[in-house]
Amino acid sequence: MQLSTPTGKIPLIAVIGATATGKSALAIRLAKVLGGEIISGDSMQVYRGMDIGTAKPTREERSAVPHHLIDIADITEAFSVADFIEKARKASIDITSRGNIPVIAGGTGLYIDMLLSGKTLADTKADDTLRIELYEKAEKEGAKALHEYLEKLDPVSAAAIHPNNIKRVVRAIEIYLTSGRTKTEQDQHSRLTDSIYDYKVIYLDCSDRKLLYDRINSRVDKMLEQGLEKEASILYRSGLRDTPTASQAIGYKEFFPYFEQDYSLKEAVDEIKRNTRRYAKRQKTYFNRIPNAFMLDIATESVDGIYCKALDFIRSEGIAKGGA
RNA sequence: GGGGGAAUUCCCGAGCGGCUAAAGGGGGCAGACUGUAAAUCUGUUGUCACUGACUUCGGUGGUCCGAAUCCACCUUCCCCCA
Repeated sequence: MQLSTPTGKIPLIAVIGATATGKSALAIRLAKVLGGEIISGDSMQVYRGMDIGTAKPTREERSAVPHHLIDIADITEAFSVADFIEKARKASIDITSRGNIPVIAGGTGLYIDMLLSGKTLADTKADDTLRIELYEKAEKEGAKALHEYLEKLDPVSAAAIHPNNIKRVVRAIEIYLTSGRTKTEQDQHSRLTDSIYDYKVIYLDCSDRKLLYDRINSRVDKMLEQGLEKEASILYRSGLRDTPTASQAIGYKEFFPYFEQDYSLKEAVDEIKRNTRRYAKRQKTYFNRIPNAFMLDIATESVDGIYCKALDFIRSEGIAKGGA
């Protein structure tokens, strides 16, 4: 049986929220009753071996409900939004063809935003050689000089990107130099495509910042008990430090100076907690812009209450197996 | 018991007579985000009736046109000699 919504689009549920808000658990519960399969919307859970630190769903959880986009890459591989969109799209089509509902669960705002909104990415991949050149230019002549260069090529992007944000300036220049089209033109073009999904978003928010931070802190402590240091150590020895994407993961990179005896274990742990807290704040900021999200507050609602409300919301919106 | 040093805004820490509501860092708060996104970057952080006014630099009292900065005493803390 082929599922579809009245609009003929692929039905999809997204459970979003900052780290440690319980979105994975909720997504699993919803998927179980609704007949869904989970697509991880997380930039770091794609990597094999990064289990404890990325709070990957357990084996039991994964056997209870099928999960996708987890453990699909080696830490040495680069992974980007483009990879995510392509794989998530494919997974969602597969899931639907099986008569199940795709449930996205994840905290990577950009990935989820790009997927849901249906923006297409032009064919301009990363050009490492060019990037190195541009970074060198920034190093030698300063970030402002690089920004001025972008200003000549694509004034609109230049105006939108802060000169200090070298990473973005480099990418904008790279787009123009490799494709002949400005980033501005490309962004406009990518907005033309309509989303292939009829999606409903459940946003797990936490109105009490202190509570969120407490949850984060204790979750990090729990990860430590589960052997995070050992996991990080193994990955470190297999070269995590020099990997293009995986090396950025919180919960691992903070151990590097400790392994190299530049600071204590306590400092490493404090860094992990701090980085996670800051990350959660950035996630909140990002999720705030996702339109039409059904917001549920973990500070004022019980886990079961949230589950019931989320379920009601989905049913009332007509996304459920057999509905259409 | 004697000698020396220090107390600064949420924290650490500069300042050492006017240019100082007070560098810098941390933390907090807010924001941006189209191929590195758990990344990268920005703004803000004494109070208010906020292009100006008011209250701050352990306490009290002085010196001075003017003090976080100088003096006296007090309180607390640190170090050295006993």
